[in-house]
Amino acid sequence: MDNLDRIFHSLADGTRRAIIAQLASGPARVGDLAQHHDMALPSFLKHMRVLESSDIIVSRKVGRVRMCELRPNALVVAQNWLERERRIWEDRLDRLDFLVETLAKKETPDGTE
Amino acid sequence: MDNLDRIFHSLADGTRRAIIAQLASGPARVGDLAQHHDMALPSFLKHMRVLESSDIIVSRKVGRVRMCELRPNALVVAQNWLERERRIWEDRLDRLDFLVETLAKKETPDGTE
DNA sequence: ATCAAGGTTATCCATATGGCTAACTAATCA
DNA sequence: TGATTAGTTAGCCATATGGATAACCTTGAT
Repeated sequence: MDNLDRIFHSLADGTRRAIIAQLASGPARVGDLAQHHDMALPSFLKHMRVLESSDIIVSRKVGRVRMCELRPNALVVAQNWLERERRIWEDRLDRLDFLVETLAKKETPDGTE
Repeated sequence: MDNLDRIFHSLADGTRRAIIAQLASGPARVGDLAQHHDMALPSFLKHMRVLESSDIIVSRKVGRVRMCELRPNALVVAQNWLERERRIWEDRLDRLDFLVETLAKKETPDGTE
């Protein structure tokens, strides 16, 4: 699977977006994160693994506890893709506007608008 | 399904991102879009329907041809979500930096750094 | 040495996804 | 009126996803 595939797929789920939001305010333990989600721990851990596989979060084990942290770089990659496409679209609209304007001036070359 | 779920899910596939990229340069017919993708037309149409269901594209039929157009607003919604989370994360880091700086000054109150 | 806490692994299940082919409809063209 | 073009619908299939439970393994506390 493509890298962007994994990133966007991670984001396409409310539970995972909530985890990201939780981690945006600072690192946390798996258990603390899980408390806010109404599902069995193994199900929750699957979401964590999805987020890790797309490098949106990292985690390391400290004793029997696992600490998790956001790595916003993956989010930036996603933003960049969106920004690029949006810009192509908008530049095109700008050129269209310019074209329309130019044509309008040609139709009224005396400048009476 | 949530709205953001649908948008991000749409983006989580290379074929669909390619369609978005194609449409960023301007509206196009289904057939023209499909030509660049190595899959059967019905499979391709499924991707189009996914994109439409998340309001990333719109289409209307003109005669026997279907014209498709990008609607970048959905992309902006996605960008906004990403931007918000990233900002929360970065504001937090800034506050941490400030804290560290403040503590450092307290340790060297004579200003010798 | 035992027991509890905090995850983790292994399965299992229903539904969704992404691909296919075959058969169909509706608009143009000759 | 036919034949062709451009989609569309209806099914089929393999794999992925998101949920569950039960059993297990470490680590920390007593």
